Formats: sequence, structure tokens, C-alpha cells
Amino acid sequence: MVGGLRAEDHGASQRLAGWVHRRRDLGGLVFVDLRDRSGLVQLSFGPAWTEPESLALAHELGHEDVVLVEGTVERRPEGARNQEIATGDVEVRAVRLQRLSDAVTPAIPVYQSAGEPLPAEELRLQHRVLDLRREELQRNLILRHKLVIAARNYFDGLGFLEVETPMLTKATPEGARDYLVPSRVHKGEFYALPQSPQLYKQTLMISGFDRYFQIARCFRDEDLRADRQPEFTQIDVEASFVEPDDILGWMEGLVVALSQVAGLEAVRPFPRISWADSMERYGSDRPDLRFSLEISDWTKATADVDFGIIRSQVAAGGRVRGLRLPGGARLSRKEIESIEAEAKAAGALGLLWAKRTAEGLSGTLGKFISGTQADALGLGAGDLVVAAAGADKVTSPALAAARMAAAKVLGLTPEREHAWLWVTEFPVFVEEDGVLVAAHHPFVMPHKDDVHLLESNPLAVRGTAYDLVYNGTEFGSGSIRIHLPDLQRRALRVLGLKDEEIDTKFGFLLGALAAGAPPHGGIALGLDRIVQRFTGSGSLRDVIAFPKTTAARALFEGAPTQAGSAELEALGLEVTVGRKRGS
RNA sequence: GGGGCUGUAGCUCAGCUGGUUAGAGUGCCGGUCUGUCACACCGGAGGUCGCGAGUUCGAGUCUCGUCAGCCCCGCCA
Repeated sequence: MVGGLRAEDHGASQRLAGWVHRRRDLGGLVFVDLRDRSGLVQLSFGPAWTEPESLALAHELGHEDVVLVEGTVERRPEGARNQEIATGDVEVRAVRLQRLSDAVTPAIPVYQSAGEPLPAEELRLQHRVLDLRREELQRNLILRHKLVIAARNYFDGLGFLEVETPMLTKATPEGARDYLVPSRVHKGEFYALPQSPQLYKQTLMISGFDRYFQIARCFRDEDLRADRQPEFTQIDVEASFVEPDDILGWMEGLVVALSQVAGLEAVRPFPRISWADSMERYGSDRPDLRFSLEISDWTKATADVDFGIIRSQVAAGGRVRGLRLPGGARLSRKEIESIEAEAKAAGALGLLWAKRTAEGLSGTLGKFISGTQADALGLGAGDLVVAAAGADKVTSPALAAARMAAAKVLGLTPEREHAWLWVTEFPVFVEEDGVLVAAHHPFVMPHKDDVHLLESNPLAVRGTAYDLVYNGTEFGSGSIRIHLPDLQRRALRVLGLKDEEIDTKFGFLLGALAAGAPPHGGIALGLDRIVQRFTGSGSLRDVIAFPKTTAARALFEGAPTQAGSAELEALGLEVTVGRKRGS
């Protein structure tokens, strides 16, 4: 490896192989930066120490040629050292040079000079073989590897077993769209690629593998984002005879181990907040606790404020909630409106605000309130409040957006760099367009105090579900699962499933549960997202070796492709749309 | 499914209210050069202006469509 050579290696004979990163040909002398994944080292070629044929070859080397070199490590002459690179005190004086591979001129540069912009991402994905040679991507994938190894060792140390589960599996009736794989043997039937190993890991619990984990690939056929890929990797965990505390404790230990690998800080225990509390105080189920700004309920404090919007929203059953921003009075109207714009983008009709300065009260809300009423909001001189009136469903996301926007506009410094958090007691069910759906998935064990509400008031049923949140990003979620077949059937009925449907779709699960199931639960963490945040990458694509585009295409190898008619026939398939583009 | 941005030399970009021969830097090719490290200097080649229609005397530039990439909403834990 070339990147580790130092002044102490002076005089050592070396045989090095790598890629030609850069060549500086001075006519008599030739310098070549040799690269491998450990870094760079300068090779020097000169008539005094290099064999003539090798010297001639050195003049001809091009970018990305693969070479093998024999020579001696030498301290560089005074004034010829390079502080910029780790091996800058030495060079390898090449005696013999062999070209192992003559590379064509790279379509996109591997070498980048300082401040040079990256090629278009389309080209980077197309020429992934070259892009992956860049130090940044190599560093990301190396860290990813180290995190995976650390996770495996961590779980192994706790007696967890890694068990592989199928990739060709059964379509799941709800959740994301499945990727389907046609069966040749059973024409007209399809496997699905797993959205997660959820049901398999529960089955493993029932089979007695009481501590399981897997670095599991998952597939979801939904539209993509910068932080979403159609195939992604989860650190998947499940254990039997556990309470949430057990899972949370183990996972905190894992996060500490992973953070150590990445050189970041994670302090246990992580704070915990219930979902209801989180929505109340931060308007979000994944609050960024690097900032402590909290939402207040001002419904009472504004009860005698004569302001149409407030009165009508409260009369309709809504509340007045808002954020107190100390020192916020210095914000301009434009800056305040930028906060409002974020709240509107999150679904609010508008944001009310009041500013208090030496001159008095001002703002859309400020105009309507007295000094006493301002005091009731905690609005002191120099402060600003922003508020939203209406149903929590609308105001919570709006205030969550306003909270982050305000932190940015005010230039608040984070109170901590790494804000780890557990959000617990997620509801089991939520209402979507008037229909009851599972908030997480339909296997979440209801809170024991709420089981009796299952049929009478399902929306009030708290679940034993928890999310791990890091700096406002959800890193993973899990729950204690239902291990009683009767209870599982009740939960599925609440979702509107008929008994026959339950038996066809979930019969294998209910059957397994009936075989004597231990209480069990687990969690899954998004590995890609963890690596993305730990490396500070802007996109998931920079922490995956061969990612897909936002249209789910693989540009390097060119997937997906059309199937030939013989293949289709063998599968018993006929394609009726989209036959085009011979390419 | 919807909205926005982008597409000009291998790469990164410039190209004005439409105007006749489309530029720069870098890379590439050739040459000079013994301490460079963004080596320097001299010379050269290199263009389907994403693609297709349309408007116009004339389109890289305007209009419509389409393809691709990226960002966002819907969707997705």
C-alpha cells in the first residue's frame, strides 16, 4: 500500500502497484503520483537511477494506467517536500517500471484540482468505475464497511445470530409497492422482493432463535428522493422475551459503538419522549433536539384576544400554539415571512406573529394584543412570537417547520452536535382519508393499558413502538410485536380485514403464532442513512457503491432492460405497454 | 402522477434584445524542458448546441413536444 510510506522508511526497497493519478514530465525527470486506496505517493524517474526502458515508458504514462514499480523510498530533497499529502516527505525512486494496463483517457477525471466541481451526477453514475476511484467515495465505502463489521461484532458479542432470509418472497398486502419477480415454473405467479424481513424475523423468534440480527437488503418500488433508494440496507434486529427497554438499551450500545468507529460522540442514555409529547412540544415525530425551542399552547392566553382567525379556529375546536423566539424582534419582516413560507409549505394557511420592541407591539398578531396579553405569551421586549391557530393536525407540522426555519434565520448555534433521541408510544393506528391504517405495520403490540380500546377507540391506542432519531432524521423504528394469535386477528380486523382475507394473507403468521410464540420485539435501522449522516454526504448515492437514479435506473450497467420474446414466453408473460427504444 | 431546475468540445462552463466563422479553462495529441507537485512554455486537433417538430429571411438563443439527470410534493417507515 502506497499511502503509508513515511520518512522512517528511507532506504527501504519497495515494489508498488497502483494507478497513475497524475504525471509531471520535466523532460529529464518524470514525477508520477501513484494511487491506491490507501492514498498517494510520488514516484520519481530520472536517468541517474531509472533503467532506460523504464524511463522511456515513464514519459508515455497516461492518467489511470495501472503500473508496477520497483524502487527505493527516499527522503525528498530539502525544499521539495509536499505538506499537502501524507507521504509528502518521501518519494519512491523508481528503478524499474512495468505497465500492467494501458488505460484509455478517462471520460470523467479521477484527479481533481482544488475547488474543481464534480462532473454531472449522470456522468458520475454512468462512469461509476472511475467515480468510485475518488477518495471521497472510497472513504465513504470504507467507513460503511467498518460500521457493518462493528455492528456484526457488537451483536455477536451479545449472543445475537445473523440469519439470512429469502429475497424471493411473498407479496405483502400493504405498505409500499412490491418489486415482483415472475415465476417460470408457476406461470402467472410472482414472487415479491422483501420490503423488510419483518415476518421472517418474527417467525425466527417463534422458532426459538431468540436473538437475531441481519444486515438485510430491502426493496420498495416507490418514487425516490435524495435520501431514498429502491433497494437499501437495514440493520435488522429482533429478540424474544424482551421489553422496549431491552431493545432500546442494546441499540444505544450499538449507536455508541458505531459512533466510535465514525469518531463521533454519543452519550447514553438517549433522552426519551412519547410520541404525543413530541408532537405537542416539537410538532414532529422526529424533532431535531440540537435546538431546545419548544412549542407552547396559547389557547388560554389568547382567550380574550379579539382576532377573527383565532376566534373562528378555536370555536371550531382548534388551538392556538406557537413558538417564543427570544431576541427575535431583530428579525426583519422579510425574515419573518421566510419562516411563514416554511410553515405554509408544511400545510399551514398562515402564521401569526408579534414582535415587542421599545416602541411597543407590532405584527399580524401584535396589532391585536395588549401588553398584558403579550406578557401572557411570554413575549418580552426584544422577542418575537410566531403562532398558528387551528387543528393540531395542521398546526403541528407547520410549527415544526417554523421551528427549524426560525433556528436557521436566527442563526442559533446548536446546543449539541449529536442529538440522539427515542420517540416512544407511537399510535398503533392513524386515520388516512377517513380510513384506518396501521401507523407502522399491523404487528405492533398495543400498550397494555390500551388493549381494551382496540375496537372502541382504535385511534387512541398507543403502541409499543419506538423510533430512533438523530438530529431530526429518523434512523430506525421498531416495536414489541403481537405474539398472541387472537390479538393479532383483532388488530387486523380493526384495519377492516375480513376473516377470510386475514387467513389468506396472514394465515402463515397466525399459524406460526399459534405454535407457541414468545413475546418478542425488535427494530430496524437504516444503514445507508446512518452512513450518509456520519460521512456528511448530501445523497444516499454517495454511500452506495452502485446506486440507482431518481428514476430507479442503474446508469452504469443500464438496468432495467426489456426482456426478449423468448424469455417472456418462458415466463408466460406478455408486455402490452412501453415496448420502445431499442437502444 | 404533479411542480421546479438543468442539458453547448472528453470534463467544467461562457455565449447579451434571434444575426452570418459558437468561445474559455482543463483534458487529449505533438514538441521543448533535471526537482516538479494545478510543473512551465510553444503548437495542434476536437461541436448532432440532448432529441423532434414549429415560428422566422435567419434559432445554441423563441414556442410546443419528448428524453435524461437532479430537487420537491404525492407516494414511501
